[in-house]
Amino acid sequence: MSAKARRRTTAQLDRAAQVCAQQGAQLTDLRRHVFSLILEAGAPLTAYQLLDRLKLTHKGAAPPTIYRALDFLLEQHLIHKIERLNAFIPCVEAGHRHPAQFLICCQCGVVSEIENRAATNALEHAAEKEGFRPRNTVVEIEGVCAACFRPS
Amino acid sequence: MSAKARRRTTAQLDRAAQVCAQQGAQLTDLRRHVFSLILEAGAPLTAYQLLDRLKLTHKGAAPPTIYRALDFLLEQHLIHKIERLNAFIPCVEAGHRHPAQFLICCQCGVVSEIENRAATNALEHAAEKEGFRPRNTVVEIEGVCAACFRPS
DNA sequence: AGTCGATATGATATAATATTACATTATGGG
DNA sequence: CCCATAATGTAATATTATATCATATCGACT
Repeated sequence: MSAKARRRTTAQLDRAAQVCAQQGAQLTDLRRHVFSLILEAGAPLTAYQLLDRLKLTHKGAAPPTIYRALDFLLEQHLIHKIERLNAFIPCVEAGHRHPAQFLICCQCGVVSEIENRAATNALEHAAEKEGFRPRNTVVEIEGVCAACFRPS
Repeated sequence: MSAKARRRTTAQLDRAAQVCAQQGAQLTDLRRHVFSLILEAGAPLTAYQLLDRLKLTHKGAAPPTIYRALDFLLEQHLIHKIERLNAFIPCVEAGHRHPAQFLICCQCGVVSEIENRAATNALEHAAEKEGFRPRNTVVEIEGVCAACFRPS
């Protein structure tokens, strides 16, 4: 990990701590550590992959350790769960709820988050047309990303 | 189950058998049975719920029994998997691939399938804008359905 | 400082979901 | 009939997630 990347991660962690504090929640060392693992991964990690990494420095970590941290981070809108992969990625716009869509590249495994207004509206209207009140919408588009499709 | 509903189910099973035959696949008794369980459920069923029901008449059924049947039915586009629920529902338009969106009512548990052209297009364009080639798109909207929101 | 309540973590067990691997049985084409 | 293929049987195990109860940490209040 480059020095630059580490500075970025630190900045994100600090920002996350602020966001939590505003909600009356605290980003403890443990939660901060789990969040940093997710930030540094560059690709989605499953709960047990995170657990393995956490164990390296945090002897005695067990499944509830990681699932509790993940629940917290999800509640604080610091991470997202990708349902198709049972895996977790950082939220690009940390700390507040926002509609998002995920692009999952089946070649390189990278998942990118987008926030497309037109798509969000279209889904909203589609639900409304059925008299349905949406609370939480999952959009996960599997395919091939630009980098993999036209390799440089 | 009413006689009317049973006739409907039978018709769907027969139609499914045709669809499979056209693909050079066969809807065996086992697969047909699993499909009928899904058709008759009225709500999404998980693999193990299906397994329990299958065991009633099919002694010796095991996890692979059900997962194989589910894989087959998914391939034939006879059912959908709802990722959020790890559960399965019949496809409303059996037998061919089509973009769909699912409305999951968190009050009554019913999942309904819609096929909204505008939403499909909007997602397509959102992906395209990123240079992303979509292969398979999951849209699952959780919320409250019309019936639950305004109970009659 | 002491203690109470709330929050967070530790530790063990187990539930729920899904797959691997290999054996056996049907089925249709030659 | 014989073979190849597809389908199913069977046992074991991997992966994902939760329940439960004990212990520790921390701030508010006295």
